[in-house]
Amino acid sequence: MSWVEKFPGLSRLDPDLRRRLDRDGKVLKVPEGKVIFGPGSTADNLLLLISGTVRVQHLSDSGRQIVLYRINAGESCVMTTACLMAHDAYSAEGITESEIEAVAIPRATFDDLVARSPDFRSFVFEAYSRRIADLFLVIEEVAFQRIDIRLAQKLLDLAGQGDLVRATHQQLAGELGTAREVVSRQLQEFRRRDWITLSRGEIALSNVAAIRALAEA
Amino acid sequence: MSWVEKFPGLSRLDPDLRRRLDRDGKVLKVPEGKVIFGPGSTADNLLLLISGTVRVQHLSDSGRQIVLYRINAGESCVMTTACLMAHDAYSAEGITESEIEAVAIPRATFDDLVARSPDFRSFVFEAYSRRIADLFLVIEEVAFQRIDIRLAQKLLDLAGQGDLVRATHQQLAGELGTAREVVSRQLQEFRRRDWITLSRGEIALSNVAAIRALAEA
DNA sequence: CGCGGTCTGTGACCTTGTCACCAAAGTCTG
DNA sequence: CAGACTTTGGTGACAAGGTCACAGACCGCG
Repeated sequence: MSWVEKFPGLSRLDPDLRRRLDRDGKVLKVPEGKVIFGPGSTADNLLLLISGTVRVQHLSDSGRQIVLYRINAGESCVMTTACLMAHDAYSAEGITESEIEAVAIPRATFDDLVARSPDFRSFVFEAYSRRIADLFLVIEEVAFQRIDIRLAQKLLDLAGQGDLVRATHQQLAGELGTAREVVSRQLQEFRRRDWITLSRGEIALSNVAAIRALAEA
Repeated sequence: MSWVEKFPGLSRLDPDLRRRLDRDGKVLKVPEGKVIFGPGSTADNLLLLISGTVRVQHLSDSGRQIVLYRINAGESCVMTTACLMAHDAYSAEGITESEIEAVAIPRATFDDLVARSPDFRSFVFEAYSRRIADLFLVIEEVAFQRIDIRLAQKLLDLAGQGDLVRATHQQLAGELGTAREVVSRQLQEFRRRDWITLSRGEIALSNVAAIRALAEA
């Protein structure tokens, strides 16, 4: 089975074009914790993520950090391609959060497919619009949302189905674009209310309902 | 002379395609202060701005506001097209800051040109990348930059070549995504240092060098 | 002129970010 | 295992920024 099947947006492509993708795309594996693009590295390929996740974040001069969005399996990395194309001072970087499998599509193939396939065009433009919506959300949150609410949302997000979050306070601060001390203090406050229990490197959610109520306030 | 000449990115298009643009694109004028797209209005055309500027901003539930970017003459409005395509909860709006002249390109024509012209593709993707870079910048500023520095930058920006800014404190707050009181207080501080003089609805910059020094700190 | 709306100034208070420093928990090494 | 070092977390003091409440200044208009 070809990797093309893994991408819902590509499944309706013409068989001809799917073979083209299959032929020109190079599958590669990257271990966890690698910077796959960032300032200085000109991305010449479109990356499609088969498995794993990539965290896209921004580092400020002052050493603070904020997570902009994540690329999940089945998604693509269009932003970086386009962004590096025209603009130099682009200081976001993508880091693998687990081992990933990805396909690199050469620029020429990408361009050709955009020209020939309406479905591929939809795929690309939808990928863009999702990312842009993510960025709008980040702006809204950073500019207008209280930090306790954002932290509650992030804890629920990172806990997923379970009720355990494996992350240091520093990492949570990086997710939210704030300082470590702020996260520590908010977590203390949550603990004081018996919503969570804290231990080194992990946070157990003991009252998910209360956390959710705050997150949705 | 056709409006197509006004767009540097389109000037190298094949004569055939330029005629196509000329024929299908509808030129329209919109007066100042109109909402040309926003929540609820599905943009079915690609807008190209011949003259004037459009301010794209985001309104929060709490009534605060932030300016995301501006569309200037010769630029296009790709983001909104793509964004509305896939995502509903998109709460940015575009407002004309002066009377504008624009060309509306129907979706079908847009799609066809993307398919047929590499130059048009570059035009579109470059427009995207510029906007995305703008959004990255906004995030960086909102998350990590001090408000006095951002205000200094904005004053210089709005003053242009001259040394007079026509804007209320409320409008400046909207530009920066902060509260009116914060702007008022910072302006008082600038005045105390004899960098500016204040009067109702306008700010005269009397020490541009000092303001620039702060802006570049 | 008086009146209502808009714009600006300001104090009090709360939240968030910064700085400094310490303590506890892990890790490494001899 | 002891001791040194690193990472993580806790906390107080203070600065910066956001919220609330309210007052006074300015503007256009009848």
